[in-house]
Formats: sequence, structure tokens, C-alpha cells
Amino acid sequence: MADDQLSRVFAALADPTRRDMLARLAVGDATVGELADPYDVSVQAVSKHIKVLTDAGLVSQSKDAQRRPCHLEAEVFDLMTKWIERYRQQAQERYDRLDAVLAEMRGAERPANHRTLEQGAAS
Amino acid sequence: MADDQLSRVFAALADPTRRDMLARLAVGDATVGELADPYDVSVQAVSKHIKVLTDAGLVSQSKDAQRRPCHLEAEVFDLMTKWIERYRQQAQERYDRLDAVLAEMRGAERPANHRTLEQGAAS
DNA sequence: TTTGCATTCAACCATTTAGTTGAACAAGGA
DNA sequence: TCCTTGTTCAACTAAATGGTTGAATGCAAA
Repeated sequence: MADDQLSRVFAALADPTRRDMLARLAVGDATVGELADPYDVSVQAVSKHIKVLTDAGLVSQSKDAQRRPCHLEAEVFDLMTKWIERYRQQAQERYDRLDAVLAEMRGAERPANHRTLEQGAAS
Repeated sequence: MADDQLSRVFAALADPTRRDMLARLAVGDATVGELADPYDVSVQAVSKHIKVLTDAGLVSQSKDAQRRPCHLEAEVFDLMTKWIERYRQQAQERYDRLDAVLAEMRGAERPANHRTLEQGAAS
């Protein structure tokens, strides 16, 4: 599992507990203890989860006496959205190309239901 | 790591090799062998990666003689986008609420730079 | 039928992960 | 000062992950 940010982000989100904690943070900042409350795991385990989230850049922590309030960093979601959009768009382009090819050979030999496409025209 | 689809999807995307393979598939369907070609890992390892991707619903496989062409399933990206959007929206609402609160107490005691918010008004 | 190709299955190994418990450490409050 | 609270560090364990190699399977071509 590589250490680039996108990998860290996706790995962090792969855990439902962590996604749950993000949902809690979307509603408002919370301390480690507050975040730990709903779950029956140890506070230390939650602390580790938060570390994973902060390492991924999804959460930041500030200082309030001995408390460490956690804050959702919504900007990272943009990174993901951008990544996802690229695929959606590329897939769309591909279908467009496929349509063009199918149109061009109206009624040729192969019925061609989803044939493997050569990667010549890749941008 | 729970076995709900969203968890499987994010876990699958946490690996850069798998993301790379999706990029290849976005450009056009490919067989397991074709997908394995660019990497210096064994074909079996790639086969496992594909299994992870198909289990997550990101990829489907058809049959062409002894070949198993892989096809990108773009719809799953919608699931992710929807999930992400919820957070973005919720975070936005929260900032709006915070703004309202700050406006309501124009110049009160605490300078209040990002204080913990109670979760009373959660929808 | 025999051979060869594409893919998957099975067993194994090293590393990472999510959890545990116990100790350490800061910062307030008595 | 001593005690309590909130959080993190350290060491450990069990399970999951990503990789390996070797064998099995399915299909097509000779």
C-alpha cells in the first residue's frame, strides 16, 4: 500500500468506523473522547483511527487545554471527486468512440457486443 | 474492515496498482494478461487484484474462449460521488449555521476561532 | 489426442492493520 | 503540591493483505 495521499485517503475511508467518525465531524468538531463515546472500543483505538484520518489529510486537530478537538478538512474530498470525475469522463469518451466505430461499420460482420478496444486513440 | 460495498470500493481504490489498472480499463476493455503486462508482478497477483476490483463492483468480466476480458463498471463511481457529496453538503450547512451563530452574537465575549459545536440541530 | 495458452486455485510467507492493555505525559482544579 | 482528565506512546496479538510458486482447469489449435 503506497504512501501517496490518494492511497492514504482511500485506505482511511475503507473503514466504516472511520467513515462514521467523519459523519460525526461533518456535524461539528469533536474531541477524541467525544468521538470515542459511541463505540465500545478503547479510546486508544479511536486515537489511532484519528491518526489515520489526519495522516490522510481528512481531519486536523487543534489544542484546547488537554483536549485535541478534531476538525473535518472538507477540501480533500475535492481531490477524490476530481479523481473520480476523470474516470467517469474517460469512460464516457470511450463509449462515444465505441458508438462512432459502431456507426461507421453499420451492419458489418461481427455483431460486436462490447469487444476489446485497442488503445491507439488514447489521449 | 467490514464487507459492505462502500468499504470494499474504498479498500480496492487504496492500492495504486489497482487504480492504475482502472485507468487502463477506462481507455478500453482488456484481458487479465494485457492488464498484467505493464507490471513486473506475476499474473496471479494481477488476477487477485482483479478479483478485489470485481468484488467491489468496479470491474466485471466476460468470457471470450480462455480469455476473461475485464470491463470497467463506471456506475459504482456514482455511489462514491453520492457519499462524498453528502459530507460536502453537510459541512457546508455546518459552516452556514456557524456563520449564523457568529452573526447572531456579533462581538460577544469569546473571539471563538472554530469552537466545538453541539450537535443539537442535526437533521 | 496431445499440446499449449490464459486464468484461477492452493498453500505459503512477510508486512500491515485494528485491536488490546499498561504506562507516560500535559494541563487544570483541589 | 497532588489528583484527575484527555490524549498519546509502546509493546503485543490476531487477522487481513499483497506477494510468491506450483498445480489445476478450460478451451482451442495441431
